Amino acid sequence: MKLIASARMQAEPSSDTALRLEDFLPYRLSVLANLVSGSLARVYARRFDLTVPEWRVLAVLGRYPGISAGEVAERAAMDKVTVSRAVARLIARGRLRRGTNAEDRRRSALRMTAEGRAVYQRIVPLARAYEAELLADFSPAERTSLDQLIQRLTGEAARLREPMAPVQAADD
Amino acid sequence: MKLIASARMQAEPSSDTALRLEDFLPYRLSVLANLVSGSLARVYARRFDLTVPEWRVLAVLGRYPGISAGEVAERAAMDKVTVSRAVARLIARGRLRRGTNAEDRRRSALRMTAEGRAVYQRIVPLARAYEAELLADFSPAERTSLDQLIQRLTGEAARLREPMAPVQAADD
DNA sequence: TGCAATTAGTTTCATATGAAACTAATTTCC
DNA sequence: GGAAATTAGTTTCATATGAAACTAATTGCA
Repeated sequence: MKLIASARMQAEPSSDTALRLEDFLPYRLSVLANLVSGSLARVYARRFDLTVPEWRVLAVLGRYPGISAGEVAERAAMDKVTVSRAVARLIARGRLRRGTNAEDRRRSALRMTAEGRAVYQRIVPLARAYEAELLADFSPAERTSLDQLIQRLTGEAARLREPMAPVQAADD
Repeated sequence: MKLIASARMQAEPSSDTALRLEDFLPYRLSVLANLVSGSLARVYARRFDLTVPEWRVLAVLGRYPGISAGEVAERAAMDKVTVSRAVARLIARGRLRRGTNAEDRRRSALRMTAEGRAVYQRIVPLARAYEAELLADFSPAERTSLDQLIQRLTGEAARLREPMAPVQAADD
């Protein structure tokens, strides 16, 4: 049955065309990020009954108390729906308070309650410790290198996400 | 109102305790991976009506034709439920054929149909091109460095996922 | 042989996600 | 001032996810 194997034969993909998933950067990044997020979440999810979006909201508010839900979404690279729900849950558990922005009453002004801060202040050291363990074997030079590579890749990926800006004019 | 700010005051987290999310490795990896996955998926999702899990199943089968669903899950680091559904959808669209493993009739033997191979062979170059664009500005040395850093981080994260093997006994 | 334990894969169920529609407040512009 | 357009945030809805229960086949072992 095996005739002369021609390139035209639409056979099983041969090793020269087959893509090695385990070497493919998007796949590797995805696996790595999931592993890291998952193992970090283990540290706080059960102990504090906190989801990843909730932790991110707290993390942003720890640095920028009083900002609005929209600003949280922007700073945490989260969807506004996800933020809305995480905030609702955090408020329900007494970890956040929702004020109103005095200048623009559509906007919320989110702040942690004392209870929220207590949770936050217990998680931050755990998060730092996790990161430290992850990087324990990396030299300062390697950390700098990692830092720069991630930053550049993120910039590239952001550029590639937008379908190439039109060369002429015609904004749509 | 500002009394002597003591460390005991449970005030807004100050800059020394506050965690900078934008510098926090797990967060940065997650943002990067989502950006990359998202922008790559744009390339094939609409054009071929293919989800990320489906693409991964095809990618694995491109290299290992005839393996079972479980082996696909393992090689693609996917959940078996996700694989099961992706396979079902691929079969429904005529892109995959499900045979039975002769030695163990519980196992499937998955292969692309001619149509599946056609899709696969159109996506692979697009995927490679995307990766090439992402890495366009990186020197060979930088690529090697990136490669090794990802590999080491993945190894570390995998180790940290398992809660430290107990030293004594007394499991809880 | 034949029954218990294991394994491959699917289905169910409870929850997570995000696009689109919606509500409420604000700004623009006449 | 006030109607139209804009913006912040929520709700709805359709889909995605994965743990646990389930089904079907196989293997182990008496």
